[in-house]
Amino acid sequence: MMRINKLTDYGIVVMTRIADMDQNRVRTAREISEDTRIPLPTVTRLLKTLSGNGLLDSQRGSQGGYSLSRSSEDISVADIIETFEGPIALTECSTNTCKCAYETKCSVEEPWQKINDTVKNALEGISLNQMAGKNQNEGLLNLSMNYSGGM
Amino acid sequence: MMRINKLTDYGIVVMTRIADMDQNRVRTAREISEDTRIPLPTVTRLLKTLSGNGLLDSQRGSQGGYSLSRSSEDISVADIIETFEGPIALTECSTNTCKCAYETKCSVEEPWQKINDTVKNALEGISLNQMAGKNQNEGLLNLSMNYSGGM
DNA sequence: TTAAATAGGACTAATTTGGTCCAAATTGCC
DNA sequence: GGCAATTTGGACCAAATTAGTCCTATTTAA
Repeated sequence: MMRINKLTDYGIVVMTRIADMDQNRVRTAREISEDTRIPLPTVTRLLKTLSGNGLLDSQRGSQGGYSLSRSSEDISVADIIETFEGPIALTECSTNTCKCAYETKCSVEEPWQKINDTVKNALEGISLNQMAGKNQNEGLLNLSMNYSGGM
Repeated sequence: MMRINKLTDYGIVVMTRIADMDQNRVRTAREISEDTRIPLPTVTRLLKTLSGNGLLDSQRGSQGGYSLSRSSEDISVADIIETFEGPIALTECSTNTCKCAYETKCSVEEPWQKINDTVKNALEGISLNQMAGKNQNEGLLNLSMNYSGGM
């Protein structure tokens, strides 16, 4: 139903969890698994992906673990989604590498790009910081995500 | 990659095509299949779904076919998407029937709802009319989909 | 009555997604 | 130096979803 994948959703949960924790030490996959109750093998995989895409720093070996690579204010929901799903694109037409099979589709291309940009902007506007920490949750998302498209 | 289903995409193509055509007569599945080059069985199914959900009127029997149930200005992209995919929801948390398995997830619920509303608004703002007809394409989507979410 | 349509639903194949597991590399510590 | 705790990389399978096809019934105009 037009949703993001479960793993992506998990990925956001995991990132939120890490952002919530004491930033002065790294967290192991095991800890995060216990916290979130997501099975360890799955957490392991999530963390690998997140670190591979530069959203987390990793430290190997004993006493190793993961930590945010930058401030939670500088990580957007879009960053996380793109880590797991690639560029945000509702249809193939939204990418520049569109080779439409059906002529009609192409008349549809430009609108899709706009639609897509709107979605992307919305997601880029939400920082991890805003998702995390219940105390910070008042006034959260004062996005006033205005959509002034009356037409 | 966070995209809508192929059939939904096809559905939009088909609707756009019907909107483009002479509104004074109905169109058969066969015609539309030939126009769009989407295989007939698939087109058949698309049309059944669209008509079943009230976006198309159908007329059975010889000389029968499909036509828009209302003006193309009154049909939004969201209408079509929801016909094929149900309510627009990026995550399960976006629906009101969310029963989060992981505690953390719930702190994430409110942001998701906002994100989702934004996406939904964007899609509701695009009419079929705007997707169709290349001549109408200048100034198309003067949405100025402002996202004033600097935060 | 016949031909041309839609309506409804069952079914299969293909693709994607979710989840697990194993072996290798790295690091800290005794 | 060697051991234990971690991440890394990749292969792999199972489950779920999606795409696509087909068959039969119903309706309608000529």
